Amino acid sequence: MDKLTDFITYYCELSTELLESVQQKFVFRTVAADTILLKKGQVCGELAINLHGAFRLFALDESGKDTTTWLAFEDTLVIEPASFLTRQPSRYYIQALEKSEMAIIKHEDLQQLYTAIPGFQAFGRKLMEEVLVGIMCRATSLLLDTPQQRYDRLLESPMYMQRVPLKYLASFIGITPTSLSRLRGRKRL
Amino acid sequence: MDKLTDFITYYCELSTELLESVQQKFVFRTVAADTILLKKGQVCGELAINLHGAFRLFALDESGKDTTTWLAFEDTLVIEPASFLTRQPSRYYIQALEKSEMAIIKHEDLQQLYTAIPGFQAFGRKLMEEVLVGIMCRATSLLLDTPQQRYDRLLESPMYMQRVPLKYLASFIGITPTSLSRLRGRKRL
DNA sequence: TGTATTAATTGTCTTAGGGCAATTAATGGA
DNA sequence: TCCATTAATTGCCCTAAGACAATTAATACA
Repeated sequence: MDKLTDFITYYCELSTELLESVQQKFVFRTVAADTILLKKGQVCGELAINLHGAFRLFALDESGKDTTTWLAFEDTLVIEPASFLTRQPSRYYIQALEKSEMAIIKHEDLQQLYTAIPGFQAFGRKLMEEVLVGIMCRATSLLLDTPQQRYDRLLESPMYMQRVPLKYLASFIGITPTSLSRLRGRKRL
Repeated sequence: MDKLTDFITYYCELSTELLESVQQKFVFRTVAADTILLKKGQVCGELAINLHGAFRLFALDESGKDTTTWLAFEDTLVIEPASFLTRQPSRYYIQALEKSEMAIIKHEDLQQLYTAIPGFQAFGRKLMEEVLVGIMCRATSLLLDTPQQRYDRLLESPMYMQRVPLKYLASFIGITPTSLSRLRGRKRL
């Protein structure tokens, strides 16, 4: 059926009625490329499911240095997990890289659903498990792999190369655009 | 009451009966310092709660280079999340750094409890949320902070300095023991 | 308590990646 | 389609961290 239903039922089985009451709490939103969804200092109060599009999380330090910390394509979450889960101001920004469409649920509505429908917690649990595995993989890659190896990994997923400017990919793998350019040059020889 | 009860009830409220049936699935285990709990290639089939002690996750590459990817002190989980959650062979080892005590539940028992007691999923969900925030914080630190800043962070938690050899802390913050020693020397001037 | 072993430090040299600036290529509006 | 703007590449020099080896300190246990 629709993408949201697929997404929810992928993570938990619910009766038609219950599924209905879950869906009612979601709203849909389309955003243009470059839209900033969350600013540093704001609390991430919504969980967004990326139905179509691409987003990045990024940090801006005092000197203006921009570092992409996460990339989110369709069928994954668009949130700042630390802020959403701890209710603390975000240290990062969230920005759409393309015209994108999301299904959004408020933090309090999500908590209410967890309380009202204990079985719906499977949704949150499995979702968090998936995000956790992804971030764990990223953290160890930053520790164990060379920039070269991390770039090679990006090459394996055309998604990254086709949809994300190199300047964002550079900081995503922990190097400067200049160094990424040289890496690419070395490879071309 | 006992530590395990505290740990479980911190994450979810259950009736005395249900709590009892959850506790029955846990077994306790005491291990000596240096005990290897999980080897590379094995599937992490148990979730362990560290009741007392310290553990590290580490990777060993072909050349024998040892990299500590995670440190777990009391009242946190001792698992290789990627292996436990995806049922894939672990790429890492788990080792006790001290004589330690754990409460352990098998993966299948945990899944069974989730099914039998939907409300118990709050336990898994919140636990995963906490682990997620911790790992996220670590991943961004590796991306945004200098080795110096990461070392300064360790200094703020005496736990690390007092209970973990410098050679493990070095790789944990992404540098060699030699570089860590120089960092420390610079600081002492 | 002495000794073997491992951990930590220090010295010297090398190198990967960063900083800055200049150039070229690509992109997106009027 | 042209032009302003931004992205990507390239050149030059510099620095932080790594590699390797030697030395000193700490530990562990017989």
